[in-house]
Amino acid sequence: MKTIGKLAKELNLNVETIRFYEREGLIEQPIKPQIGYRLYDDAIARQLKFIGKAKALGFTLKEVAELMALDGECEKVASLGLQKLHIIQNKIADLQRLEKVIEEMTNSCLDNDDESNCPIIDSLK
Amino acid sequence: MKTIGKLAKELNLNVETIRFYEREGLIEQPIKPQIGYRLYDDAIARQLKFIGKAKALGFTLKEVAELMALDGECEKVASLGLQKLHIIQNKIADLQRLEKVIEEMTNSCLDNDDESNCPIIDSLK
DNA sequence: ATTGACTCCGTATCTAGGTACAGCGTTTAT
DNA sequence: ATAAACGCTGTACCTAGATACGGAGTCAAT
Repeated sequence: MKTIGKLAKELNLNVETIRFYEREGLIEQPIKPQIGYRLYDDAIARQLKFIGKAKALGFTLKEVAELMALDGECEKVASLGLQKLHIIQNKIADLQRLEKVIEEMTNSCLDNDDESNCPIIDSLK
Repeated sequence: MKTIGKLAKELNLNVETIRFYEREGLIEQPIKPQIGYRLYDDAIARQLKFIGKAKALGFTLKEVAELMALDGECEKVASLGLQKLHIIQNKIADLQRLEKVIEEMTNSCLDNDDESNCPIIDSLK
């Protein structure tokens, strides 16, 4: 059983972040036996690691909460995964379009001899 | 010369947004001759369109301000363009890594017969 | 016993890019 | 002439995901 400070250090989280997740309902408030200090067991540590990994995959905190609630319902989890996959794929497509435009603009800018007439600025005008 | 409401309608912007851009220094406050109403000419309308296009390319408002200040300095504009290009390319690469992970996880989830044991949840644990 | 480190709660602050509203004055249409 | 629609300023609010802080209580080490 660890106090919140120890747990935060161990997981490389801010104490306030742990309390924030608790307020947001992502983790339960642990028992507070002596004089009201939170005391954490490994189960909560695992939950916090879960949150970190899911966040790294691009899930919002709201979605992480949904995922945790869906433990044992594989189909629904997969459906959330597919949703997220589509969002990511759309984002990639958007960014690739953008990449092309900016690449072309920048190239025509670098080819440009007429200092005072910038193709990028012109194309935005 | 248009009032702010007319201009906003024409450009499909919120009145408050125009005033916000003014506060942020992206556009000048236009002359307010009679009784203090802003009156806009086409120059400001063009600036607002410029802002919209640059925003669509992923530039932040701060960067848009820089771009506008750099009119006539093509090299520096190109350098901002290249910076933005790198950021976009990195974002694409990140998202593609993510795409792969989520794709694999979701697939193994869809292949899964054991309803109560979800590969996605397990891999996050 | 005292001091520094830790915890508690509740609230405020931050970034980005706006959006909304209150309370007032003006303009326009009927 | 009157009411709706518009304009002004200044300030508050919104999302997301934290982070910080004030003021009070508690624990551990010297």
